[in-house]
Amino acid sequence: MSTQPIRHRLAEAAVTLFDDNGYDETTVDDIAARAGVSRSTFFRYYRSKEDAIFPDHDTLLARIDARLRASTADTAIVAITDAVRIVLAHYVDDAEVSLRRYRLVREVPALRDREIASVARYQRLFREFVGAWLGDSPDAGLRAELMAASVVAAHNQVLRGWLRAGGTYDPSGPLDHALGYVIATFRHLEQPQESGDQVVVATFSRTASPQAVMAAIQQHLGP
Amino acid sequence: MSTQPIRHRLAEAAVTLFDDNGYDETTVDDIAARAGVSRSTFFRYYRSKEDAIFPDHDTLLARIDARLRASTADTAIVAITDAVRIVLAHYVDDAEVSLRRYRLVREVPALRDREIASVARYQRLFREFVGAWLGDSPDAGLRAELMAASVVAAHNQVLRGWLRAGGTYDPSGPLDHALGYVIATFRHLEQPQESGDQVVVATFSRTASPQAVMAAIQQHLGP
DNA sequence: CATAGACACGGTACTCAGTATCATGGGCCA
DNA sequence: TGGCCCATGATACTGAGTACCGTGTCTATG
Repeated sequence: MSTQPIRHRLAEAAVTLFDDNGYDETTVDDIAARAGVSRSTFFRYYRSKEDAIFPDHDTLLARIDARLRASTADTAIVAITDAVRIVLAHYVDDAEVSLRRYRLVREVPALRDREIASVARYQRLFREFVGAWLGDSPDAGLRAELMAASVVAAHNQVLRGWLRAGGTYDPSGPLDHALGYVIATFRHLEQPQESGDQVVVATFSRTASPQAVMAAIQQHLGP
Repeated sequence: MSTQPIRHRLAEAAVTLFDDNGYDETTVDDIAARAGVSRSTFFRYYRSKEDAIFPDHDTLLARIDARLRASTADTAIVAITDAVRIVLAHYVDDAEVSLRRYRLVREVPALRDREIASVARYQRLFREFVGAWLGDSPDAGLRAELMAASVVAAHNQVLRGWLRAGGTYDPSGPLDHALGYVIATFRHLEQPQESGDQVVVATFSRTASPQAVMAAIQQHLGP
C-alpha cells in the first residue's frame, strides 16, 4: 500500500481521523483500517489509542535523561538549559505535527490529561537530577522540587505561546528570557564564586537608621 | 444494610477492595456488590471507577476558587497562602483516608495520572488568578505561570513528605517554610511598601572598591 | 534443496468500563 | 385512590485492551 513503515502510517491515520471525525468518534478499527493493517497490529505498535498521538515522548524523555546524566552539579544550569532547549526544539522542528496535536489535545479531555501526565514525567526527571546535585544541602528536596517545577513551567509557557501563535516565530529568544527568570531565582545552585561578578550585599531592618546600616556594611567590606 | 449514604458506602467499598485485591483486579461490579447496590447505581454516583477514590476534588477546587476570587492583587500573597493551607488541611483532616489513597495512587499508574491531572487543575486556577492580578505588567503571563507552578510544587513537596512519614506530624510549619521560599522569590507581586519591614539593598560589581560601594549606598539612603 | 525456527501479521474470543434506555417500586401530594 | 416523581435495578450495547492461536514469510543451517 505504502512504503512508509507501519508505525508511521498508523500515527498519521490516527491524527487524520481524529481531526476529521473527532477523537471519541474514531475507533481503533478505523485507524487500523485506514493504515491498511489489522486491529491486532495497531496494538502491537501502540499500547493504547492515545499513544498514537504521543509517539515520541519516550525517546525524548530518554534524550533528556541522557543530557542530564552527562552533567554534574557544577554544570547544572547549563545542563538544564540545554535539556529544555532540546525539548522545545523537538516541537519546533516538527511544527506542523505539533500544531495539529496542540489543537487536538486542547479539546479532548482524555488527551489533555495524558499530556499533563507526560509533562509530569519530565518534571520528575528534572527533580531527581537537581535533587541529586543539591545533595544534602538544606532544603535540597524542596529546592529541587521548585526548580523542576519552574523550569517545566517556563518551558510550557513559552511553548504554549508559540503554539497559540501558530508557530509563526522562533521561540528561542522567549525561552532564554524565561529561563533567565528561573535561573536568577536559583543562582545558589552554583558555587557563589562562579555566579558571575555580582555579589548580593544584604537586607536590613526598615527601621534601622541609615547610620546603623552604613556601619554594618562598612564592617563587612573591610578597610 | 447500612445507614451510611450510598455515595459514602461506595467510596469505602472501592478503597477497601482496591487495598485488598488490587485496582485492576477489582471490577465496578465488585464495588457495587460490596456496597449493596447495583452497577447502575455506582455510575450514578461516580462518573468512573477512578472517581470513587477522588470524591472531593471538585468541591475542594471550588473552595480554592472562592478563596482566590475573594481577593485582589493587594492581598495576593495572603490569599495564595490561605488557599494552599486549605488544600493541605483538607488532607491532614482526613489523614486516614489520605494515607490509604496515597499508598494506592503511588502504585497504580492510572490513578497516578489522574492525580496529576487534578493537581494541574489547581495550578491552572492559581495561574489564572495570579495572571489577572498581575494585569498587563511585563512578563505577567510568565510570572503567573512560574508563581502557580512554584506554589503547587511547594504544597506537593510538603504533602508528599507528610504522607511518606505516615502523617505523623503537623505539616503547617514545613508548609509555611516552603511557602516562605516561594514568596521570597515573588515579592514583586505585592507593592514594595507592603512587603514587610525588610528592604533589599542592592548588588554591586565585585571589582568595585569599598569606597565606591559606600558612596552609592549613601546616595540612596539619603541624609 | 529441505526443514526448522523466528517473526510479523491476522483472526477470534474474551473481560470490563462506560453509556443509553427502559422497567419497577416506593413515597408523596391532591 | 389515583397519579406523579424519583431513586434504583435490569438489560443491552459499544469499544478499548488482552490473550491466544493460526498462518505465511524469511532466513539460517543441515
